[in-house]
Amino acid sequence: MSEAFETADMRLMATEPSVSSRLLEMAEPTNEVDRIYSEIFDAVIDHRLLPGVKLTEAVLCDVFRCSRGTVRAALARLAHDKIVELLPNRGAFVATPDLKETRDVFEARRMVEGAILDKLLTLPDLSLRLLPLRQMVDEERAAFRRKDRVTWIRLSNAFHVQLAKLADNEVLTDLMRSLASRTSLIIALYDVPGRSACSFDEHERILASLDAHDRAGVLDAMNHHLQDCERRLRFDDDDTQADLRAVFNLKR
Amino acid sequence: MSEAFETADMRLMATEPSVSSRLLEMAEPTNEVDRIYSEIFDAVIDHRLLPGVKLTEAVLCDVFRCSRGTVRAALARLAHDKIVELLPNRGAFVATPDLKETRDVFEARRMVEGAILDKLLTLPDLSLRLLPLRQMVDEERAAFRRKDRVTWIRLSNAFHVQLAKLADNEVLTDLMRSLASRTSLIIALYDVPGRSACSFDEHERILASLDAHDRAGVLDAMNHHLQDCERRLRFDDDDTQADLRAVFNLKR
DNA sequence: TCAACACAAATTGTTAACAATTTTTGTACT
DNA sequence: AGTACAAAAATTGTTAACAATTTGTGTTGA
Repeated sequence: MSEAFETADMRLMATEPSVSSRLLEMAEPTNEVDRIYSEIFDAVIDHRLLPGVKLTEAVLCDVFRCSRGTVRAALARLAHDKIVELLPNRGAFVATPDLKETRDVFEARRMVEGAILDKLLTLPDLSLRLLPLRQMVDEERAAFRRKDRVTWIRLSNAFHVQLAKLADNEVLTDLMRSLASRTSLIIALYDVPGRSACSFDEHERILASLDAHDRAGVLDAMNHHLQDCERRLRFDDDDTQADLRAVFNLKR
Repeated sequence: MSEAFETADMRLMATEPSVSSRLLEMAEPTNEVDRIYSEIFDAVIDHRLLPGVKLTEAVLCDVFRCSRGTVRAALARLAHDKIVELLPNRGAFVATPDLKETRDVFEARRMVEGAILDKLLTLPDLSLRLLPLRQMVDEERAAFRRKDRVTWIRLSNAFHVQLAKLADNEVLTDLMRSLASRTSLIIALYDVPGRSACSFDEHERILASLDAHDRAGVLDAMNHHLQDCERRLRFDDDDTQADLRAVFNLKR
């Protein structure tokens, strides 16, 4: 479904040689397949690869200088965390989450991030541990001001993952990573680019309430942040077919 | 680590031709690789394949009548959800979660399952939807009485997954599946087989409190259930090397 | 008796080639 | 014109073979 997107030039994935792009991903890229996996993963959550784009194996082989077996394994893993869709005999596409999935992801985030905040409030030296997070928010704001959209998106996601990391629970961290990446896909699909209500302010409020040990305040801030994010989305049209028609001013 | 386990005869994985074994797994086994994946997955959480067992590619090819590429992809996915460990140039082993991972998994379960129960309490027609769960608990008890350990373990896990399914959120369901499978591995490693304190009673109490809309009661029942489960574990020795010595009555 | 070394067997990592399927293109027919 | 059918191109699914690494075994020497 939705092959309306053109098979974008994937050469751009090789750009941006992962300077600080290693904020949101997993362990060490020890294997070849891990490298490919991370590379594609980052490209998707950074919105350098948009939902619906076809990921042809041969092209990926060419881009990453590896054999098809390698990209195949990487694609399988990406499919397993719902970042790409794998259609039998048809190939791999960047996933296009629908309305139901969006609801599920955001509901899960409210549950999980609420629980995480609850635990953080019990931690000693919380203020101290919050410092790197504050710096991260500053970088967010800076990236937004200089209109560095990719960095901004990346940091917005990383904020939540770093927050989860403070809870010192690898299961929750991995989960948050997964939820953040899926959220990024959702935003790429349904967010109206005009009014992106500066998430860094909301992030800052979360940190402030957290620092003040204001339980009700933190939970409220997080819930509002997530609800705002979800409310910004627009699910107007059926699918991307409509976009194509709109481009050429055709009646439906 | 822990090659102390013998390379168990994996032929037994082909037995038990998945009659009702499809309780805990995912979508349709459309692909060949999905089939292998599910087969190994089920074998591990059913304790037919124990932690530490080496999963040699060639043997798996022989068992499942497929090529190495297929089992390779399946193993990669299993590694991705921490069911097997993939050591470079050494091969695949059934994972052996450690103490830290155990703590993380159980903590995550308390958080997530608590949130799930909270949502279930808001659902209409809750009593009606609970009926299949009651039946499942009955089957649990029956399996326990007739000493059908595999079915009992399977149903114990399936109970929690089915509970998550009631929340009508695929993200949470997948998460619960993952947590349950990892818990099964943990139990295989550290649970003392003697005193398995009949989880079906605790499951029943959860259902009863849920049916009565007793919020505090449900949360308490679930927390106790999980805590009991975690407390039953014994992390005496360093690793399985010790087991080997114990078997042959050797001083350390 | 034990350690170090070298060789052989087994296993994994990688690549290439072939078969099966789908998608596209071209042509004929109504 | 537009539809239906057929061949061709492109892409995926699968298998086999080769290279690299590790593991096990046996020998030598102190």
